[in-house]
Amino acid sequence: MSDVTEEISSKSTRELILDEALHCFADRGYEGTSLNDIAAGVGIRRPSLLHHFPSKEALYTDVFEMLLSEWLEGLEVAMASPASGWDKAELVIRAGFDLFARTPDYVRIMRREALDSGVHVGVDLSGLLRPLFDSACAYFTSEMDAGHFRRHNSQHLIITGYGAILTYFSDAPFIDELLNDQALTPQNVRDHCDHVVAFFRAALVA
Amino acid sequence: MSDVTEEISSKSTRELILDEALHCFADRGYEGTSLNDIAAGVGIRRPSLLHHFPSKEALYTDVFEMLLSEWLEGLEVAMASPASGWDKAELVIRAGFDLFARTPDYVRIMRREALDSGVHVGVDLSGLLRPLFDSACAYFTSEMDAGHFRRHNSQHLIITGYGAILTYFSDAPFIDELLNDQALTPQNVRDHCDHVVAFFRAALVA
DNA sequence: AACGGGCTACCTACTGGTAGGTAGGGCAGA
DNA sequence: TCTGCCCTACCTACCAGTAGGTAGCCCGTT
Repeated sequence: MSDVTEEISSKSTRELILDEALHCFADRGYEGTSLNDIAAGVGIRRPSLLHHFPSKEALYTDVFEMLLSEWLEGLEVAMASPASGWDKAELVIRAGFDLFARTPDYVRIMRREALDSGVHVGVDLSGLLRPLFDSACAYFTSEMDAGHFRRHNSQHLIITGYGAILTYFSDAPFIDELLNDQALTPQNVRDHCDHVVAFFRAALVA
Repeated sequence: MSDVTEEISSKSTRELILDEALHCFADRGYEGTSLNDIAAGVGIRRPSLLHHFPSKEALYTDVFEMLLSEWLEGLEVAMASPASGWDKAELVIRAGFDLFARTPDYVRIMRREALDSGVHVGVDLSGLLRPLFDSACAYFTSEMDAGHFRRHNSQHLIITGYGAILTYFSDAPFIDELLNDQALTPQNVRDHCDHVVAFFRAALVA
């Protein structure tokens, strides 16, 4: 309703604030970001920003909920696929890469949240992700029982995969310097995705 | 000399400050930690802390240099081993786990530094780690050429391993909640280490 | 043995600056 | 005229860092 006029000229101020906040929080963390930084990025003053969000914490929570809904949707779609065996695992890995490559700022916020044990966000993070984690565990375990995958501990396996995939995006600036190249070019992301897929396939499929 | 009397009663104030700073920076990050927090943890006032270190940044740099010297020493020793083939890879992985399990606070500081692209530390981080990275790459490549390891891209392989191992420690509080268990008990660390070793072995050794 | 300078380690009290948040006014569009 | 958006001006709380002073120890001199 009120957005109609603003959507004609691209995005509403509220959306611009959310976008800028996402980028700042990912870049410098919660404490490292000031509301002045965000407001300046949008081109307004801090009190004007606080007209749209009641507090810094509320703004952060809204950003984090965008992240969660995007991720949960993306991963649930991939995990609901009717594929089976290795095909399904590969599908989920590639879906994860697509998701993270599309929104690398989300990955860095999630990493910061994991480091800070979720003190900034009023959401039960692990409570939301546990169902996904548990169903992924059940999938791998059943495929191992059926002899389709080499036997590993499913929980540790998923944690290993989580770390291997997320790190490439969260630590991209650091990896840039190790590789002497931009880690997040489309080509390099595709290469690393192919590598992870081949590596996990080699480890899992006898 | 002047320390003699203090060393009788355990550690010098300077060391107590470094220990507390390490813990605070790991727990809440550079911006999230105030000098008051650290001083209070030691049981002195902020100006007294600043008697031992000229600034917050200098204190952080000292903490980070403790980290670097510990890691570089530990990893160089493992990588200089005369073992070869899979034995050497396993040895380095287990050395990494030992190192990180002994100093989980270091892992979290390193992760934060990777996320912030090293803005807090006046050290050329990647310049120091590049030689280790390159020599690890060269090792894997030569072993693949010799047919001892399945063929993978060595650079991507090491980044995958780095992510898989580090994440278990840096995201421990988050993993606690996924597993409904303490990730960093000696037994769980050993289990995860065994898993990673077995997983990489399955992927690499034909 | 007694004195006194100089040192370390710590304190309280303060500075300039910046953080998040609020109050209230101007003003354009419905 | 009313509502929504943005502004300036202000608040309190906290930050890193400084100024200045005190207690106690070491050590050379007398």
